[in-house]
Amino acid sequence: MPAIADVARLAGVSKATASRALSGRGYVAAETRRRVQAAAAQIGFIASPDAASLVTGRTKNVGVVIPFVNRWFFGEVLEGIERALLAAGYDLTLYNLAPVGPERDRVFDFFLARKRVDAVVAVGVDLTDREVAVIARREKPIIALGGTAPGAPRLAIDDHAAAALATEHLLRLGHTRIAHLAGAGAGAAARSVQGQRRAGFLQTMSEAGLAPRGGVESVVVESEMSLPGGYSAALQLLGHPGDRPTALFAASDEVAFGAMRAAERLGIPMPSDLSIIGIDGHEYAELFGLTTIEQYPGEQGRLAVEAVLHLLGEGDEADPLPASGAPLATRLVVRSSTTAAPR
Amino acid sequence: MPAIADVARLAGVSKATASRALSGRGYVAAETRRRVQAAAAQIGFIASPDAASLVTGRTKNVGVVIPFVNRWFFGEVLEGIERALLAAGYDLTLYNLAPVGPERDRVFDFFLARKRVDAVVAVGVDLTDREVAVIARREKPIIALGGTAPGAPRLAIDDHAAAALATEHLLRLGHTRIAHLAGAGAGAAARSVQGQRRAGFLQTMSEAGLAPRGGVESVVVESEMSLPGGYSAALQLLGHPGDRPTALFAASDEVAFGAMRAAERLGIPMPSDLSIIGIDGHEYAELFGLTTIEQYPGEQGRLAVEAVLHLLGEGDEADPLPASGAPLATRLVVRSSTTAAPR
DNA sequence: TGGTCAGCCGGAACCGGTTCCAGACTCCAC
DNA sequence: GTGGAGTCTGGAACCGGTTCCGGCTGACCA
Repeated sequence: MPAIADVARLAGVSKATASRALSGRGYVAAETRRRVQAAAAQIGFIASPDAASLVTGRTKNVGVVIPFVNRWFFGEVLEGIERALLAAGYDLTLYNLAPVGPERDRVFDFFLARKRVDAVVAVGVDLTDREVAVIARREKPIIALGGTAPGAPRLAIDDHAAAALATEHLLRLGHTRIAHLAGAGAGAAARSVQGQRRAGFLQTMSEAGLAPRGGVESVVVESEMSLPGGYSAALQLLGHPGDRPTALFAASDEVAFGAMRAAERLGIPMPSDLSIIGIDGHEYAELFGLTTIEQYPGEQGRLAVEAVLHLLGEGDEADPLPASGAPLATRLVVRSSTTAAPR
Repeated sequence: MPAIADVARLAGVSKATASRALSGRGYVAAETRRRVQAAAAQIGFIASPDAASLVTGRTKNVGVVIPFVNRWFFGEVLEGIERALLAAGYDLTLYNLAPVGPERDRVFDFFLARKRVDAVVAVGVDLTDREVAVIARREKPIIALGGTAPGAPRLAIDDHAAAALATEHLLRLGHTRIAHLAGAGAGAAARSVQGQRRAGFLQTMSEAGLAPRGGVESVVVESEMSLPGGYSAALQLLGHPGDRPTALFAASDEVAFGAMRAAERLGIPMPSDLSIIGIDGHEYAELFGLTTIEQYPGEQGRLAVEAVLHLLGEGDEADPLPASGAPLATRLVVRSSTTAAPR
């Protein structure tokens, strides 16, 4: 493997000049630069990022911690992040993190504590103070996308508002018996995505004078944030023909798909007897006619990278942190899965 | 950030001894090792992998190139790979690669040509000779999972046999008018996954004396390997009530789901008038009652990592390359989407 | 008693870049 | 002519580890 010393020798200059010529930092005569570049190309020299990062402290590599790659939302985010990082010449090191477990500690205490990444993007995880501290001690910026990281910049949609919007859509259609398929843990973790969506739903219902009789349990069922999760939760919820809701607000489109499947199996005609709305704007939503609150995870990933690069001092220092503070975009898209309440 | 020199000073030994004590290579007295480890723990020393890899040439990092992360198969593979690498103390650098495009050259010529990864796992891509050469020149092993890489070890199911198995299942049920929803490009790239499945289907049909009248086009329709892809391909295929097939072999479960959706929309009763079989063993297959040829992508990812680690000389050198040569496991799982042909 | 050798440790070189610093040279202003 | 700023270059230090090599010790054996 050719090293920079070989390039320097071939071009008849010192290592220092060769380095300057190739990196573009410092004074180098145009003609010298040309000669060095030609020499590098001739022997196929490619700089070792390890050697460079050893002295500069920059690795040109960002870590992404993400709980799933196979849920639609997370997959899209990951693709968006990857595309943006690649374009900026950065590598992406993936840490696929089960929400809780021994591996999680290992990732933070071993993998992320080393100096292998310049920054961390945490997608859909709620980081503990300790975890944030591990990374902050290394003076590496963190960006939270979706989840939360105490003290770190956060990019997210307004989940509370999105849930309110979905609920209002059903209310406007005349529904009064509306149930919510909440993400698992929504009741426990108030600040989580699931918790916010649940809270947005409950508040909107109660503002409409539709506070649940018989407790919250009667209209909120928790489900895994997946299609099978939605399926079994919906089966449970719709199993009793007597007091069946006329509309369902699912915490994600995948949950909504599961609910649609369950309703189908139970022989409940849709949307005449049951309206369903989700959140996400899933790739399949159009095909299944699902009304949903769209969000744009690929774009969100891109924005997260933009923010990270900004914190790393790439690009124009003067620019403000992009999209800081303001919640990310959402949009209500009405399709055939929701209709006026039956009389 | 504490360096190893700080640890050495605190423990009252030389850098060399500190390094030996912490890495476990070479002679170090038990008592000395204990002292060094205590010193390291006390000041929170964590070795910089960059510095180590600079001299050892090993990065403890493997690159994964993968065309999608958001198709079920690929997501599962990625999770399997990540889990296994993490357990072995390796990092995973992700290169999400559009099947073709300028980014692809950039990944190979810039990112992978550097010395940042010890090995490459190529999932579901067909690498060109040139691309393999770029990596081989750096003496880094490549493992192909699913796709192909000329000259590199390959892990894959026998796609031809899997397709034959699926087709035979339909034949045994008495179907004679069977169509195949092939993956895009199946006709062009014979060695690709889609091509092999298509070939397995055609050969089995022809061996059963069911060579297509009116050309292959009459019974093979190409579709994107996704749910919407299967949907539109199936709409096209099932649109003419006259000569409609009684059974469909879809190149993947996601395609099959799309076809099921299309049949539903067209009002074709399933499975009485239309049997559908897929390939994959998708997470949702059970819920939708889809008969399929299961494969185990998570496990496949694990096996790929095992092979990579073997090539890198980790673990027992003596062991043979795991699962080399033999095709990976598949299994026919019969559910409600396939039934006897209507008379 | 002397020699061999395993165990243990430290000095120094080294990996492959980047950057500091000093020196040389040019150009221009005073 | 002198001074200074600006441009260009090379030597050497440096980043943070690993490893080679040689020296020292003590046990064991002839």
